[in-house]
Amino acid sequence: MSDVAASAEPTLRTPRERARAQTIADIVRLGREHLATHGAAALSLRAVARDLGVVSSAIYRYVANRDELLTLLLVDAYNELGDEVGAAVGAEPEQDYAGRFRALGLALRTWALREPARYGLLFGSPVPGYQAPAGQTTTPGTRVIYSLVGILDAAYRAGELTPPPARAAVVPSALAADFDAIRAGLGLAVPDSLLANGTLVWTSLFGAVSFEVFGQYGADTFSARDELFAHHLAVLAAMAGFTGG
Amino acid sequence: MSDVAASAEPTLRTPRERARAQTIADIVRLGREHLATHGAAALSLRAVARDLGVVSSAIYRYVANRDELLTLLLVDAYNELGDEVGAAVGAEPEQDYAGRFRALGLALRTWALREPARYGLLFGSPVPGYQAPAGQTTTPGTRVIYSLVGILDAAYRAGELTPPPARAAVVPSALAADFDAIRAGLGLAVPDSLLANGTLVWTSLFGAVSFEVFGQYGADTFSARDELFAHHLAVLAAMAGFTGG
DNA sequence: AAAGGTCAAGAGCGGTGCTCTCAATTGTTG
DNA sequence: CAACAATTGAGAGCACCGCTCTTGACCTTT
Repeated sequence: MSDVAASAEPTLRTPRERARAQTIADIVRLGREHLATHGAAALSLRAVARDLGVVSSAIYRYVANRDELLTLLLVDAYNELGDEVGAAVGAEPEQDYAGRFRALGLALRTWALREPARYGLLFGSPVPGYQAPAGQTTTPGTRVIYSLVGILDAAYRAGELTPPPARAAVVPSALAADFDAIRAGLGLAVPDSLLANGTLVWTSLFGAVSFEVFGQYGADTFSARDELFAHHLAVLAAMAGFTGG
Repeated sequence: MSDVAASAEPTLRTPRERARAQTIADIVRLGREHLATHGAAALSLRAVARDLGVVSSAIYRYVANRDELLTLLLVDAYNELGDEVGAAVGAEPEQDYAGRFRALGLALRTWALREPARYGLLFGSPVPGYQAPAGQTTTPGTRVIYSLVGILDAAYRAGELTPPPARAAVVPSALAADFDAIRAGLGLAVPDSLLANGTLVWTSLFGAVSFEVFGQYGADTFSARDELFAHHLAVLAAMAGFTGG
């Protein structure tokens, strides 16, 4: 283990430590560029070393291997996405829950379309042979879903989330146990039926975005993609149970 | 261009042509195995050649390059998925539209969980530097969505598809133009609001499946995944407008 | 100034996609 | 049936990849 995500960044003292941190930052920046232009599977340490102006073996002084660079880029991307989604959600009035949900969805889509390769790294097919180290990636990787869950819970507590009709609210007991654990773990008040719908809203959001980013719609099928996504967001907001908006 | 998806397979005459077709079939089979175990990005022509018991350069007698093998595997996977979905849909009574929709969703999920790497090739992040040749992939690649559209249209014509409430049915004119083109191109009767919801159902289906296949749910978050997906299918059926079932 | 830590460079291993040449095999045809 | 020609497999080779190891130079600290 090297100093990935150094614990609380203790204000690097020696010039050597500062130079080293700067070099690692440069490597991440170059890696991000390669990722954007050539995709995750084509990410090459040798190419990054070339761009850094250094012989290929020297890169291993700063990054243990390709997987560790991938992890750095994963955390980097999760955090940028989390920052942008957080800022977009925070820009909406605290009580406008539907508005916050809409902002979350739009920010996610905007980031994904701007950074398709990085979005693919986070939410596309897993990189073969690479297993993300949970210790470093779960915290940044859960920021968006925690934000969504926070909006849902706040809306429910404010009485602005109406459960779906009874016939669609049946949650089998095995699934209810999962929701119990989630509620307990995150301190939520949202009932099963709304949690179940919220889960579908979550996955559907990423399904809609992935279709666009990964080019699953044909090239000519939809020209009004902004409107299409806005419509989807509205339907998903209704599915989540938002009343106003 | 080599003879990928030979036009209507004119019953290969000469023994040479038959031997050649057999070798290509073996290559696809071996490629499928490598894909399943190591993923698309790690697919290696040299490794396939080794398994075929032949020196690496000989593989180029049958497959122009790595991309062409990828295309063969893409078509192969699309067709297997299309076959299984088609069989599952066909096993339901023709008038049980909701049942057919459910069968489609379950067949899709079953295939995806059984063949995660091939699912990732079709619906995950695009392979960097590879562009699927539309001429060979669009027909097999549209079988599932055509099946879904067919179910929706038949249900609508039978009066068993109820449009969403008016407030959720607003479709902006730019988007309506896209739906007009789709309706004309496929000879559909389904109105805008149902087509819009159907599009979301389509992407949501793949969103839910992708989350499972790509491990986006945490390892411990959901233990009752069958029930979760069944619930999602029920909610999506309601969103699509199915009345019975 | 000496000692220790840190660094870039280079050679090297086995892997990859792909090209080219050459010899052998094989099917077809006179 | 034999000669021809198309097809095929083997091998060498190029440039790239991840990664390891050794060497010599540099810089910081004592």
